[in-house]
Amino acid sequence: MKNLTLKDIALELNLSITTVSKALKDYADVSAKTKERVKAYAKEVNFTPNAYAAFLRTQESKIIGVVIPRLNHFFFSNVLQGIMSAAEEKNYMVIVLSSEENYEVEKKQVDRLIKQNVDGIILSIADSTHDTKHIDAITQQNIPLILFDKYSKLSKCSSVIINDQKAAYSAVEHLIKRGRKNIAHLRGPLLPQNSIDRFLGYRKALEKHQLTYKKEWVFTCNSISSDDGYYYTQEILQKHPEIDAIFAVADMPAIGAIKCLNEQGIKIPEQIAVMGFSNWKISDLITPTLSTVNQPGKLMGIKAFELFYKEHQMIKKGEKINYEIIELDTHLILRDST
Amino acid sequence: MKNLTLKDIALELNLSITTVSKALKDYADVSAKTKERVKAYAKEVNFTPNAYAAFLRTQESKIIGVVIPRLNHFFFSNVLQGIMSAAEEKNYMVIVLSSEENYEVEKKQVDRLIKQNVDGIILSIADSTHDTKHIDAITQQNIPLILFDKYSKLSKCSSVIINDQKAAYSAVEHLIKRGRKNIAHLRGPLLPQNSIDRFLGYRKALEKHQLTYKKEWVFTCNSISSDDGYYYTQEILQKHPEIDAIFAVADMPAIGAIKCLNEQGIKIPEQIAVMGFSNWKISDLITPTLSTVNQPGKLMGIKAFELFYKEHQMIKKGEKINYEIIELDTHLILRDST
DNA sequence: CTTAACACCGAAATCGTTTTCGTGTTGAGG
DNA sequence: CCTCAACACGAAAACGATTTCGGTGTTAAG
Repeated sequence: MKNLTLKDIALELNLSITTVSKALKDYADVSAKTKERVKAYAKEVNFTPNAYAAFLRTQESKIIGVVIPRLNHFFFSNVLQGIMSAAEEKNYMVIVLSSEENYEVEKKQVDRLIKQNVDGIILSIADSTHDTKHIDAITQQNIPLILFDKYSKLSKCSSVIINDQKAAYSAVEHLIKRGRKNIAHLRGPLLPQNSIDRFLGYRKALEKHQLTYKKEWVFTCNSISSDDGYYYTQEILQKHPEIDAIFAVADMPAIGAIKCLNEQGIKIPEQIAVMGFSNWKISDLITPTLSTVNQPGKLMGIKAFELFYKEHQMIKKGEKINYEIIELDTHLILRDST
Repeated sequence: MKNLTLKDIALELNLSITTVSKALKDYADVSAKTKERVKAYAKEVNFTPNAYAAFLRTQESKIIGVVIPRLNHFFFSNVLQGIMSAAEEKNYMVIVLSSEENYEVEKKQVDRLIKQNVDGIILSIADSTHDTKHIDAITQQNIPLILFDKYSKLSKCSSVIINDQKAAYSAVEHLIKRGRKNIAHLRGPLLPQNSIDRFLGYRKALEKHQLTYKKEWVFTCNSISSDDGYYYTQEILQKHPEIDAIFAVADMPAIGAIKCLNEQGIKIPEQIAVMGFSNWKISDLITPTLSTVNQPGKLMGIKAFELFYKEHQMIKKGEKINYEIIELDTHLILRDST
């Protein structure tokens, strides 16, 4: 019942190990008849070459590593789905590790993956990551590295991203077109680029439509949680009664805002409109349903794997790889909250 | 910059490959001085033995496989977190595959994992799985198999579960103690054991409290989605106005029910109370917040890995393994919907 | 009839680690 | 001075697949 080896097949078919191996890989110096015989038998007994033995020669593990900030997060689950489905097509296995949004852990996980001899790494940088030495170490070892969602302007590697600034711009523009003039922004932490870009999109939209940008209408959600949204919405209601719309950096704070507004009996969107970002599953389930920006997580994962695969092939051929940045389209999803 | 080998270290320290290897593994026939020297140097250059070469000798891959029905599912994400954190402590890698709730896919993924020579498999059976040949094939190959959440009464292997019947019983009992007499049940599909058990818990609670069980108050949610819950709640409102509480097999249908009740202006819990199952993140975010049963996902994952690890050690020592079934405690989480 | 060309096949080295079985050195005991 | 443990180290054979380099047998050309 144990896994078969080339030796077993060779013995069974009265051939050498060499010939069996070559037959399965369609070498030219094996006759068509022999190939047929070997392949038929291999299929019959459901033979697959031992991946570990193969690695020793080829240095290909057929495994890629993925490091994400958190596991139980709808967006990352979607990306994972995309990566895994694309990987499966190319017969790749995926090892997923979580950095817990922690720089030190991220470093350690990257190191573990390299020690595991993965063929490539797909990574979404943690919020707390401030330098990129550990990331540059990957590409220096000639291991393809693909960043997604959050990316680093400093590192030379390929990425799959969305245009956060543009997406935020059109989200805020939509609020303005609905007649809102005093729009607050629940922004993300100061460090990661996409929280900065979404903020910039927000400000740009205001400026383009002759609305003055007010610093005191921007609140920083450091943990991007619903509690953050809940808390700052209370503050908005108390100190800034003129606010008629809230644009949040993500769906979670937006949901916190909605919860607060619901409890205070504020009508959404009549009195205050709410706009999220990411299109989590939950945004369609709350009352009122939440308008948001879709973030094509699954597609991101697929593209990320495809980028990896391409670079891996190029490295195998000894070609010089040129880094690509794929920017995926987003679009508004309009629901009851606006 | 490439990964070092024992040979590199042996050359550097003027030792043989053998001695270096033995020094790192604390063999008795290496002097303390040499051990020190080797270990210090290995640490300095951050050496880790090549996992693939090691496998060839030891037949240990230090990788376990996990097959779950879906990835973007809060409960399974939690379990994964538990598995991964426990695995990391023992220096194990985790390969996750999704069966998409499909029997054929589940069979294929199990096969892929076996071909990958994983040291063990942790699996949650798909709803559509009706036979267990592919599962029995795992244990027959002497690979530890741990089932969780859904398990099979047919297969001989260890499992980590909750007592669904007991948990459902106390959930329904709570509704009864709140004075509800006409309790509907949004049950899950007919096949998996936990949907059956939750239904049985529901019926038992009614019987114990002298409430008559009515078949027409039970609705089958085949996809366990919020749409299911929404749809059947409409039916309840139309055809069964006497209903004063709804117990759902999971949080998603319960949330669909709440959405429907909110839209119809029905007061929760005054007119109809709603009880979910699983304690998804979302259940605390909707209005009103949802009472539910917590399902200790992360702990389940930790226990599952520990079971695997124990069995793996026993198999290595050639001991006969005795299958264990670990039943984890649940408790009610009472919120506004009841 | 010889020899070159070709089609098929196999021996053996290799990847890096583990582990069995030796070998050489030392020192204590007789 | 000899014997024999005890000690410290190494040589070499696995593990299973890949691939280079030859070797054999057959055919066709000279």
